[in-house]
Amino acid sequence: MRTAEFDTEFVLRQAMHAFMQYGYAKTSMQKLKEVTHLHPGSIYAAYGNKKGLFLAATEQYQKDRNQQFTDLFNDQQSILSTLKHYLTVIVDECIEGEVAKVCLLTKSISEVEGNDPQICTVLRGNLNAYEHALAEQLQKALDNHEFVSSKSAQQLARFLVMGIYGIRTYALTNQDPKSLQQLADDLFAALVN
Amino acid sequence: MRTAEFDTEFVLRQAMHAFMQYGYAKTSMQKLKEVTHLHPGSIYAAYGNKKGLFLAATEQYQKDRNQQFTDLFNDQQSILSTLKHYLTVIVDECIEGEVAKVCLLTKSISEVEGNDPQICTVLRGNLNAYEHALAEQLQKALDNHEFVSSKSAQQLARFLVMGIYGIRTYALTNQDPKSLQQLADDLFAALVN
DNA sequence: CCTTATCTTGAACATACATTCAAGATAAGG
DNA sequence: CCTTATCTTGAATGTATGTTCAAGATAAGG
Repeated sequence: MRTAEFDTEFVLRQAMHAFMQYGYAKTSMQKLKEVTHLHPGSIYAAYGNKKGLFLAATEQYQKDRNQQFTDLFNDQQSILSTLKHYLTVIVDECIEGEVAKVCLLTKSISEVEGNDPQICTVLRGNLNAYEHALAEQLQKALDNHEFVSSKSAQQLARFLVMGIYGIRTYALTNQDPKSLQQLADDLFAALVN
Repeated sequence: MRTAEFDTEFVLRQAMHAFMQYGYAKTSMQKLKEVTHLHPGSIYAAYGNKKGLFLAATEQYQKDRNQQFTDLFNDQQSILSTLKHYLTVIVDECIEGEVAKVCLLTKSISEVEGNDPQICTVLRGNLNAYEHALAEQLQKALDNHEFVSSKSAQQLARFLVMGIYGIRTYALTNQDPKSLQQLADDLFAALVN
């Protein structure tokens, strides 16, 4: 006869950022306790354990990314120009903040691959959905004759996500904005040629 | 008046593989003790601590990769055909074994970014050297008129490593050999066009 | 306003971890 | 062959971790 007091979205986004910064293993319950302003009992009551909280945070991340994606691609611009803009958004994400902002999904799957097949499966599903969403946009662009390609939308999407993963990883080795933007431009050019 | 008994290369390669599979944080000293067949005292005497062992393993990894790289590119083939072959070697690495084989350097830098600046700096240096080695080969290929490009060898190399990082990450989401090989082919085509 | 179900609190717990160290073993030098 | 420096051994240590739980607090229902 009492309702939970904490704001779920706040808690999950705070946890999300901690996991993004420190990784799954190195984000201690201590840290999660601090950033969520929750006591262990509340976390364990709501999410079962650290893994449960992580998976919930992952879900929130996916929701937020979907929202960003939909907002961008539902405007009135052409799909290709939106895609070009989307790539600059990603480049900006890579260099904003004192610590490079990475993708929670790729960072985590890289970390837990070989440790936790269950988490891996969830993350793989999320990333496949992301690739599929990009394939849909590319198919629409092809249908609209925005560009022509000898490749299928699926193949183009695969190449695109590869490039995005690559840019994000490259940003860990080189934070120069010009180099990153050039990569984004080269990737876009390779896609539509 | 007594020499160390263990084989340094064996120890470092064993440690290297453990770090590649489990990541830096989740590779316990217990595990390292087992795979190296060394007792804690010996490890700490030789490498100081876990981080020291990791950095030594990283160095060994870099050495082995350099050897592989030199062996491939010092044959009598054209640089471009060697590069194409090199990409298939990478694709094969991504799918060999029960657990996907990833690059120790990129996996680790992704994990420790935001945790350990010192390790990050070392890894960044190694990855920059890798990019530089590829740029050298591409410059040679340009000098030999193996292909022409509007881009500099440096820019091409940057695009290439981005693609390689991307393929390796993509392999974590999709282990289908055909998809990976197609990505490698598309990447090569984008490079020389 | 009292009851009760449920949430909150934070101390306590067991475990796993990285690291240390003193005793025992062994190869090189004389 | 003895000495000594150095390596090996593995138990021990302290700390940090994920998790539990019982007591206290509080909102909803009657």
